[in-house]
Amino acid sequence: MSLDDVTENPGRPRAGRPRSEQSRSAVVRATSELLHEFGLRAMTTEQIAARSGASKATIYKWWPNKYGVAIDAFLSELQADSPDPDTGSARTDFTVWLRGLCRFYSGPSGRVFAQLFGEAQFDPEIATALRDGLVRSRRAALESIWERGVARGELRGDIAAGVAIDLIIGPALYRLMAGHGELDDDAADAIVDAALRGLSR
Amino acid sequence: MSLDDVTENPGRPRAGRPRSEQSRSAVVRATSELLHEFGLRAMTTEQIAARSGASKATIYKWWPNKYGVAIDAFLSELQADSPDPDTGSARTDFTVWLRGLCRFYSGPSGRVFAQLFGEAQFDPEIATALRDGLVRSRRAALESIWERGVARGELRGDIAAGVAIDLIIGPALYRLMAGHGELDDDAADAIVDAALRGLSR
Amino acid sequence: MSLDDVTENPGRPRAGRPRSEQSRSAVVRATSELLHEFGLRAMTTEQIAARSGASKATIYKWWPNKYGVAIDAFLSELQADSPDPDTGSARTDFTVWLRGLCRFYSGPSGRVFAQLFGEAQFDPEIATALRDGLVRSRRAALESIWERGVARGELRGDIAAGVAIDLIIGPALYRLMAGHGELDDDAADAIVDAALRGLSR
Amino acid sequence: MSLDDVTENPGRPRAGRPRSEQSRSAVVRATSELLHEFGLRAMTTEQIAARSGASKATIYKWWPNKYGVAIDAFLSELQADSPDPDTGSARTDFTVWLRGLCRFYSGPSGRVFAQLFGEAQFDPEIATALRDGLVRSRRAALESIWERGVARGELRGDIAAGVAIDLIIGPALYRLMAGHGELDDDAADAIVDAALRGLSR
DNA sequence: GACTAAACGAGACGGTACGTCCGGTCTTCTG
DNA sequence: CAGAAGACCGGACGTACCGTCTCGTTTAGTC
Repeated sequence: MSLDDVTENPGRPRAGRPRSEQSRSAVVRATSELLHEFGLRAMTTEQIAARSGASKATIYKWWPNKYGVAIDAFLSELQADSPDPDTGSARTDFTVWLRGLCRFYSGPSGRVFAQLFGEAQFDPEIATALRDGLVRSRRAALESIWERGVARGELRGDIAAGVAIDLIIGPALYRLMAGHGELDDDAADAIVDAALRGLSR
Repeated sequence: MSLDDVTENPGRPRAGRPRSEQSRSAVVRATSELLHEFGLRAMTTEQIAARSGASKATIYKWWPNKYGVAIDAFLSELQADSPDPDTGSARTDFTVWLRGLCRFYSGPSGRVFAQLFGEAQFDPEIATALRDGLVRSRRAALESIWERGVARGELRGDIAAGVAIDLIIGPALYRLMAGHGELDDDAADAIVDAALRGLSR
Repeated sequence: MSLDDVTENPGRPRAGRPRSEQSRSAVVRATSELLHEFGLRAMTTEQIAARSGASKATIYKWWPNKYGVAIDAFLSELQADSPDPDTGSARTDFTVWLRGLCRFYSGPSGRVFAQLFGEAQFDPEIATALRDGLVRSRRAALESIWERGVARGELRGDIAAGVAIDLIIGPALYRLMAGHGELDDDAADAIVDAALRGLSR
Repeated sequence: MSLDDVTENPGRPRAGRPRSEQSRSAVVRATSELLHEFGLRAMTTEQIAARSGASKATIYKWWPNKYGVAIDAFLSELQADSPDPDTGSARTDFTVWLRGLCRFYSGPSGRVFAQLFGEAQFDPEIATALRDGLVRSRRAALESIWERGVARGELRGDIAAGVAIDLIIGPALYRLMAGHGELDDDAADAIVDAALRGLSR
């Protein structure tokens, strides 16, 4: 969202008062809180302004709307995201990784994530921002696991990486969005096991 | 939503003017159109009222809000839903069924479905209605395929049905919601193939 | 309002079920109560129907709207209205009569009367009904007092009766509507005294 | 209504965008027009918004409802109201003043005034606003006439000023509200004549 | 004793205005 | 000149009441 806007040539500081870093971070922090307290939709721009001490005009100057702020806020929560557990075994890697995802989904941030994903169905910009900021990096992590596994001969080389990744993430996301099943460690293990061994006898 | 309210003992007509079937169906039909024309969020209750000829008061009498109407309208479009393709081969059954789902997802109703699913992330009532009206019946269809396949010895009996079903539907839903991959027949085939054979060598 | 509609030739009873007297009186009684409890505007037709046991359709069949019912209800409260106190002295007659009016105005019915009068400013039918059912009879009573006084030589024959009556009623009504002064016996006495003696030295 | 809120210390301008005078006056002007075109009740808040160019939210921010706006609009029409005709004769003063009132009552503003007075029977806030903004100033004008007349020995000092004023205004208001008599110059003259000379022989 | 005609209770309906809320833009003054 | 304060327009929301309607039921007089 406003991420790329910040990249300026550092040699030539623009005239006038520079953007207040304090204001920016206060907005992001307030939005994080509000996201967890009220949810994405119930949270209003006015609330963000009131809690952060920034004015609405400032918010709209740097972000397109509250969803833009929410994405920034949400992504900034996931600092050390998507660790790549290189254990030497693809099955273990997948299991560790998917357990992490399930814990994330079923934790407090899971609700917020699901709402962002839900909102993305209405707003292409949110969809793009989410894909760029979250989906891509996660798929990249899984792709590393996949390729190492293929290289080691543990996994089938004749299956497209994209499909394999969908087979791991898809079931978990489905459970998150539809809410028809659990999202605990056992669920992660069961999904990885079924995906690796396959459904056929 | 208001589906079950209609079930009454037909022998004893309740006092007062009965609910107008014409009004009800006009509302549902108008909502269907508006859903495809404008989308779930942009569509307004006033538009439904104007196009259907019903009054806002009548709409709010029978549905909690426009989302309630939208669910009724959307489900009424899927009359002969979830056919169960019993071909004798589990692989073929899965393939035929998932191809149908992908066509549905990538067709005009797919957008509406995604938006309803998105909205469900904010409103538990929509989530429940969607689970009851759509998710359950689809999973039931897949469960039939699964059990027949297990009985015939084609599929593994030691995998939980729920996980197996998630492995088929999850990847497709993931692509619909995240928009990172295709949803054509080839995609369906690839998913079924990977899920059945498994990722492990 | 619907008063005159009832006068029919009693010899020929019309076909069909006759109007229910119980329903009529229940509506009028309920309306009386609601007028005092909630006031003319806050009272709704639906409340009248609910409390009286009659249906809205029945009410609208016999009265044009709730204001029509209210007028009937209000007038039916004033059974023995406008007594003509013929004491032999015009001053005493006026005083007794105006004291009665002031008590009426400051009593519970005064509020209802003022609201009917207020509503009449928006609806000519209410204005006509009020003039016919209330204003005229009161002015007639005062006219009797006036004419007896003139005949006895107590009052000026060279002042139009209408103006004289306005001079007695007007100040009291003004106080009721504007609410700037008392409406007790002393007020009535002061008005009559000033009107009879005149403001000039 | 919102009249007194405007009085602020002018030396210290409050923070934020100041209230738009253009918006305020456009609302008041539009309301004036609508009052005369449609009347107090038929006029809607939405019409005011549409004609003035202001939004409903802005109107509701500064006035409690359309009646509040109507009072402001109506009072702003009567800028140089209630002249005090000091002719040297109390009878002439009263006559001139009451003729003015009758012309006002029977003119286009009379209808509006009557409706506001009617509405005041239902809403204490309107009643208060009307008393403060209109009734009081008019009574004050008449009180000046009265006191000058008493001082000159033309009028009786033993009659309370309030009663005397009611005797002049009351009959005219009565005719306006009940609509049973004329409100022209002759009517004004007759009322003043009867009030001054008294009804008694 | 059926038949007819009107009145009735119940309650759904279209219409219209209400007052509220939020989004996104603007205009002022302050640091 | 960035930013806080906050007023502004636009427009959807859900509610309330009005007066009309459509049912099935009840209560008379008529045949």
